[in-house]
Amino acid sequence: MDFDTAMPIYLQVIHEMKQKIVRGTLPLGSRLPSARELAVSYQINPNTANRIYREMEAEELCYTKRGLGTFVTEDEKKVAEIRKEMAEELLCNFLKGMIELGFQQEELLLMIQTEYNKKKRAESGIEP
Amino acid sequence: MDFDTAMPIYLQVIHEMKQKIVRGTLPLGSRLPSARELAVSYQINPNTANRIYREMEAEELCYTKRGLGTFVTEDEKKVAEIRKEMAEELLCNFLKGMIELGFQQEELLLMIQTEYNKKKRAESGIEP
Amino acid sequence: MDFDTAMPIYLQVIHEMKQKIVRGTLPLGSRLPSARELAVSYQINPNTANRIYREMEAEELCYTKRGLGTFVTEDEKKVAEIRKEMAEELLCNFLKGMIELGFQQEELLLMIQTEYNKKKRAESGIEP
Amino acid sequence: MDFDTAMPIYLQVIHEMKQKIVRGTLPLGSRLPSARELAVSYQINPNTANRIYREMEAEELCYTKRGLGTFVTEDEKKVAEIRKEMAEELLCNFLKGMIELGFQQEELLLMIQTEYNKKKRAESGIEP
DNA sequence: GTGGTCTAGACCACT
DNA sequence: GTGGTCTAGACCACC
Repeated sequence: MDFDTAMPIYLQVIHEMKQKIVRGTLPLGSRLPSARELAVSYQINPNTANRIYREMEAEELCYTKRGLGTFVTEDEKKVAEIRKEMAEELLCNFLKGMIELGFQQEELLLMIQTEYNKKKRAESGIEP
Repeated sequence: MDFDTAMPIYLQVIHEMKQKIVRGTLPLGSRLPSARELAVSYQINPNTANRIYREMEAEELCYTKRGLGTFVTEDEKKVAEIRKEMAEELLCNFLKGMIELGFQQEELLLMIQTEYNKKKRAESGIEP
Repeated sequence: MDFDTAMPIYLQVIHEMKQKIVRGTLPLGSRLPSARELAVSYQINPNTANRIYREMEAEELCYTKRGLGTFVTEDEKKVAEIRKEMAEELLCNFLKGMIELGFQQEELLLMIQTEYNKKKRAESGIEP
Repeated sequence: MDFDTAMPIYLQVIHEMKQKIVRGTLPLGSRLPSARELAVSYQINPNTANRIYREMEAEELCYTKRGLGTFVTEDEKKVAEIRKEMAEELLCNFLKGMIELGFQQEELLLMIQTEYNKKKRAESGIEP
């Protein structure tokens, strides 16, 4: 993994794991890699790996069983809530910014459509 | 200004000024407050105020006439370009995030519409 | 058992067994479940179950007859002593904390009364 | 300061600072020592000092102004809430334990009175 | 000066 | 094996 230098590593990893949990790639209740394994796979320091799990625990995205490991939360609602939160933040941030720049609803809808299709085409272009 | 968020103060101020320029609240060629005045009005450190103008000059958003003050650029194209850049970044960031969360185009369009109208109604509700 | 709190599991179990002994739920001299049984009933690791008995033996709360099993101590005084110890620790901890928070004697007595009655009512409410 | 080995250092310091905030020794909005100063005064590592402030921030007990330092929250309600929480936890923990040990309300009240007076006498005995 | 992040390596307790 | 804590020391951005 190559990290964006603008954002701290631990936040980037958290973001990635959040997505995996939200999308179900990491199922509810499944065991996460141990902090040490995480450190190896992302090429980061064990302390940083620890921090990642500590922060995720604080958000109740996972919990840890002493001596056994760290596990994805089993609370489906919590996960749905996180997903909603993430979406709302994206949406709000987008709309707020665009309105401040003076864009109208129609323009926005149009932009979304063109850009969305472009992105999708790019995706499928890579592996058609 | 939020002194406690992740975004540094000088970037927050720059962002705000960019918007004002793009929207025409600060017209092309108009005189900007002096760094000292900026520091007072935003309650920030004079060094920080200086930095703001330094960075904006580097982006060619404004220029300084020695002894006269700092002025908004007169280059209309430059401003239009900045506006486009800001919009694209917002759009990209939004779409990237939403797609990662598994949203489809239709959902996005719908969300935009409802949220946009909500925001507009809120605005007009405050000052009808 | 809470696998995720700060208190280690083996201490949680010991605490629970201590209470049962002190209250007479586990009478003096009665046979305790084998470590294996303990492990099954509490869903814990056999090593942890072993440790529990080791520690309780060290505190002279129980003793082991080889081949027969582990038994609650028959020393009444010992049990009374443990009870006193536990009570004192609770009391000390409570008072120390409350005084540090600036509470006065009268407040404490009042709080105890209201909360005690609430707890009792709750108990009897469940199984009247 | 001498640390209790049973509890992690950072929690002990947090506990102490919480008390100071709750009791008003550290007034609302006042500047806390910088992480580096804290590290020196408690003879701990700067990282540990950092962690202390990070955790306190997460509890909204303090906030930090970038480049300026860390400050006690100005939210009086928050502080009152924390105080109540701390008191309730102490009370609950005490009552729960005592009831499990089979104590009655009268006994508890009596114990509180005697022990409270003992503690107070001890205090005033030191500096009469 | 301030806090924030990261690395490296150690020790401990728990399962 | 697991996570939790702590130390030591470094670098960076911000004010």
